[in-house]
Amino acid sequence: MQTALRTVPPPTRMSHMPTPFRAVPGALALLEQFGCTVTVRRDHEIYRHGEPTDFCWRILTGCARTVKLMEDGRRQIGEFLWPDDLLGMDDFGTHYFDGEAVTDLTLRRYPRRVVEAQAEGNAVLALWLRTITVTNLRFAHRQLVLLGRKTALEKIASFLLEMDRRSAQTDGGVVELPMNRTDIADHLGLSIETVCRNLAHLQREGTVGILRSGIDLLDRDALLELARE
Amino acid sequence: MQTALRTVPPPTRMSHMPTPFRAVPGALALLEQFGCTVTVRRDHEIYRHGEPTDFCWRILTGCARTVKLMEDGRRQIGEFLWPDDLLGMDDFGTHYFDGEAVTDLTLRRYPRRVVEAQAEGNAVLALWLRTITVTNLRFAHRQLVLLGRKTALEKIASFLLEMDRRSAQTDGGVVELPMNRTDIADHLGLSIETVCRNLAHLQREGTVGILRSGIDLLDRDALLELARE
DNA sequence: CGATCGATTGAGTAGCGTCAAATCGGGTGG
DNA sequence: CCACCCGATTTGACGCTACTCAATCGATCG
Repeated sequence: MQTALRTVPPPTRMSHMPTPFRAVPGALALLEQFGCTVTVRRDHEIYRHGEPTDFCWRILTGCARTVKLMEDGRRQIGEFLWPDDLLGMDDFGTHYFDGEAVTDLTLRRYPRRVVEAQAEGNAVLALWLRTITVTNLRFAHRQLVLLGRKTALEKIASFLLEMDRRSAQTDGGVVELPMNRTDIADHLGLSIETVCRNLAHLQREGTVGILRSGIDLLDRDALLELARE
Repeated sequence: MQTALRTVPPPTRMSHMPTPFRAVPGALALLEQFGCTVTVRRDHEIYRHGEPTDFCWRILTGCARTVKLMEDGRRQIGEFLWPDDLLGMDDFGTHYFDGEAVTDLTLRRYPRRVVEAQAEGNAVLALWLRTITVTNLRFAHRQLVLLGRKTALEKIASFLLEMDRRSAQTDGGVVELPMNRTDIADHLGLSIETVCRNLAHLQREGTVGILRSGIDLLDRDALLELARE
């Protein structure tokens, strides 16, 4: 299991700290005693849509996605999540999306009952929970504009810049993309071929370099221009 | 002004009550003393993106929209809002969308500072605010699937059912649509012509009737089938 | 080394957008 | 009351973006 986890992309931000006991937002500290650490293998589920919202998770290492699968197989990925992101607080009652592991994951799991109970007596935690939800909502709203009104090329440019911001590992300009092309396509409302073609186009233009390890953002200004935000 | 407001579509749910003093969610009752009633004319702004989030609004009568305008004129409507819906709580700091009046509006406006201050000392209000945000997030997530993966016809069917649910005035099966075709198109990521053509298609099929006052949902089962949800 | 899975490239097409014209409906002024 | 006007809607013709189907390439693994 440990060796499996080591094959995963970059151990990113948390790897240098003894797992759950690091700089947790102050408000979350009092939940720590109720948390337990779990692992989920690549492409396996964290939770399924329709399940009761009994837990939420904080990502320790790895990358996760939220997914909606239509009956005929069409798929929409709501968002990708990185270390320190909170998963499963987007709903009351039952989950709307599925939560899945893009890479092997280590998670810190907390019972929602405890989270909600603590929030009731702790205004800082309560505000922090709403802040997280508002942040997610802002992301969703930006994604609405992207899906509704941007061209394929604009979507790709926006996505690359977004991944650069979120996965924020500054080894030169190379963005590591733990998800595959299908995931990217299903996040941007495109086909996998259109994703490939537009990445190739950006490469021919000299805007990006396509590496095995990720995408090299050679010309961020050009990408910003294309992203139209 | 009053006569202007009377020309607006359906006075919907609130019209039979003396405006702000009606069944306000208990948690909001203690904010009522800080609220003031404002009106906004059709197509005018309530707030602009980038403005500080100094206020939020509860809709008393009329219909509002949240809008993102791209530099070249492309437009995405995030959501439509009806009486009792809360507007302007989606962000901290500055607004992302514009808020605009679809019809002439009466609003109850509250200072955010007061709302936040009250929430800090009142767990019920705090939870209620988060519940509203979570509800908005769920709507946004459904819209992501619609924009990313549904066909034009599926989008139209989904939209009609959604409007039926939200504007919930049960005069037979007729959904009143206060927004114009352009607004619908910009909400669904379509062109106005595609909206028209698909509505016409549904009419030819006998699924809906297109009336001056709105859309008659003749065959809800067919719409549900088409909406794929 | 062959098998397999993801990524890429090519060819052809369909759905939806754009441009343009016609129609409808409501409001206005004579 | 009626003719006209103007904006919103609808319909038609055509084009383009992005999808589908299919083949190839590349990398990893047994």
